[in-house]
Amino acid sequence: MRTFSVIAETGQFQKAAVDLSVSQQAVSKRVAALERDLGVRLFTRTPHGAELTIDGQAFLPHARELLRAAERAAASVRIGHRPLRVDVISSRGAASGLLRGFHRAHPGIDLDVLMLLDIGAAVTAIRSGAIDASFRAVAAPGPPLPEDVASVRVLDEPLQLLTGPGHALAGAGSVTVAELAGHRIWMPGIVPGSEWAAYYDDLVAGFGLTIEATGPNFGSDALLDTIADTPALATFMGEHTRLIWPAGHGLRRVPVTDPTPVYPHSLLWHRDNPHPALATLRTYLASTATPHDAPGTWTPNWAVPPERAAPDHRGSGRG
Amino acid sequence: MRTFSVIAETGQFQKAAVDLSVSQQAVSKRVAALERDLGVRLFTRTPHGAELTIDGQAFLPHARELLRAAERAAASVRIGHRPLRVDVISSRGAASGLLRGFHRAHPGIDLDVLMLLDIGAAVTAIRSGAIDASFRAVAAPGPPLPEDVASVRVLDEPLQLLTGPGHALAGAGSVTVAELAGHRIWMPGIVPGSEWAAYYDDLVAGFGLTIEATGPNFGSDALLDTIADTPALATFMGEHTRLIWPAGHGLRRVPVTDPTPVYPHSLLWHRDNPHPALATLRTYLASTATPHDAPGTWTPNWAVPPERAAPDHRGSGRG
DNA sequence: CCTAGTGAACAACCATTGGTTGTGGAGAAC
DNA sequence: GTTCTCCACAACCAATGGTTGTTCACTAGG
Repeated sequence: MRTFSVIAETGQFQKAAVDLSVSQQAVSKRVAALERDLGVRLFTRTPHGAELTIDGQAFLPHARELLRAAERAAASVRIGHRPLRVDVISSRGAASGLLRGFHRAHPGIDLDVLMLLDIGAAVTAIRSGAIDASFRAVAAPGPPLPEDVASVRVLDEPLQLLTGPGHALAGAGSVTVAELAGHRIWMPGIVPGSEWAAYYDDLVAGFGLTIEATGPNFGSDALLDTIADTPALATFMGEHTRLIWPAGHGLRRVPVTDPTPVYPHSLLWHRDNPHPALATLRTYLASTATPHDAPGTWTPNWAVPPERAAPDHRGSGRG
Repeated sequence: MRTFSVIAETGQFQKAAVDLSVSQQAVSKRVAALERDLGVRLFTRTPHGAELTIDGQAFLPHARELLRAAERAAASVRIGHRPLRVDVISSRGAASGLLRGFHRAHPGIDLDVLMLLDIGAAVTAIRSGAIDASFRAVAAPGPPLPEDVASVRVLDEPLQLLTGPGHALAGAGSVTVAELAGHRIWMPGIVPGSEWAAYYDDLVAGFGLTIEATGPNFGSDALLDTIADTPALATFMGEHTRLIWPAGHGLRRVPVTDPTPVYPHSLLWHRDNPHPALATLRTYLASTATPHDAPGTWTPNWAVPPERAAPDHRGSGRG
């Protein structure tokens, strides 16, 4: 693959051979083997060198992608400066936005972003060293964090109501939580038992709302389509959630007030984790911190207070 | 890589060896070699089999991605049923939306989507067989299409004005083209000489608009940020263009009327191309066809009339 | 038309890789 | 303790992938 790619760049077997520090004959044999395996001709041999065939042109981007994937794979376990492994709830959520900002501020730091099931899985992964950090709401529904895992609130994200154009509240500049009682709020795809589910359980219990988590989760696109087309349905969405926005849906984001439910994103990490990029990430997040528990906002009572980096007692088991 | 992946699935060297039809010792040697190359331990050997180490867990998704990339690479040149190679203007444009719909309707058909420079490159690629089809506006700025390339209008996409919340026209339910004169419209990233650029040149000339294509193109995100923050700036955007929509920007899409500029997307292909999926794509697009040249709309005068599949004369060279 | 030069392919050869079989060792189950 | 399971190591061998030497096809120049 690398040989193929280099030939495509240089246009000659010869030059590719010197680039790769092998003989021209070796390059020729490699290409012949690749063409035999694929069953197609990749280059047309000319007196001036080699040109890509049609199939070669189609194959080239795939070959490059393969090489990049191999590079990433090797980098993921490279000792010394392996990428920082960070868990987020969703690829479009606020945590991803924070990571994007961090990446812009520190382009040299490689990130390995993954999505675990819930905070329990995240804590286990942090303690085992499988991941370096996680963006989660602590500490429901499980026990308090173990002592060797630290956490800090990094972002309080107000929730908004997402409605279609035909919804009764679509025209409102904002709505109060009380006004939401009786409206159908639909949130498919919530993982039962996750801290995310616990958050909405508390919200429902505290304000008498109706949240339907039923039905299969066909992904963000299908959710938005349904919300847009169904006047009786709305959904909650973090203020920083990035949507793929096709025009014509007429989707509206309506701020919620009195109080404003905010989702408490915390960064979790292992106290003994020596990864240098972890310290950089914590410093960065401290610089982007938002006010916590601002007046007029609501968070579950299990949310870790902002000023405490970790609880001072061990948990005794899952509740 | 495949061996590593299979072991991770089965949890045992033995079973992986059976799956791969090699001896257990061969599997052991492969893993040892991979671990030696990477410099890390990937499995902890237990009496019951093998478990992934922390590094192994991090490496696994990359390994799977590498295998998928290899599969796609091989498929891209597979004779018999290689993927249909289709060129689009942008990964977020209307053509991509059409292809997504096609993929939903025919999940079994593999697509290879790529983005060429302009219609000239697309036509060359079609004639050489490098690609099977292209979504473009024909036939500016070059010559008419050669006889062996066919085309059909598949979508007339109305343009909308995209503004920030502070823009003078942000609150308007719609604007007329005449009202746009004097407003600064910013479209960075237009490739000079492309049919896309020719379209806007004609639009500017026809209605006395001011379109600035200056400045570096830092991508869609940066464009949206600037539009949102700059009351004096707006941009054109196809009605079907999908944006990544971060809340809080307050971006508005304002329909343009009197006339509505529509972008004429055509499908281009080679008359002699025998790829079966090409016929399927054409049939699908015919079923999703939109009305052409509807009253009150505007297209450049060089746009190929909807009813003609291809011009009846050859071009004489680039103008 | 002949000659010289360039670039890829073929042939012969050889070190290394990657497979095989046979065997050994460590932990769990009985 | 015995036995079973599962992985690692050793010895061996075919095949891969590299090398050098040479040939072939085409172009350019006189």
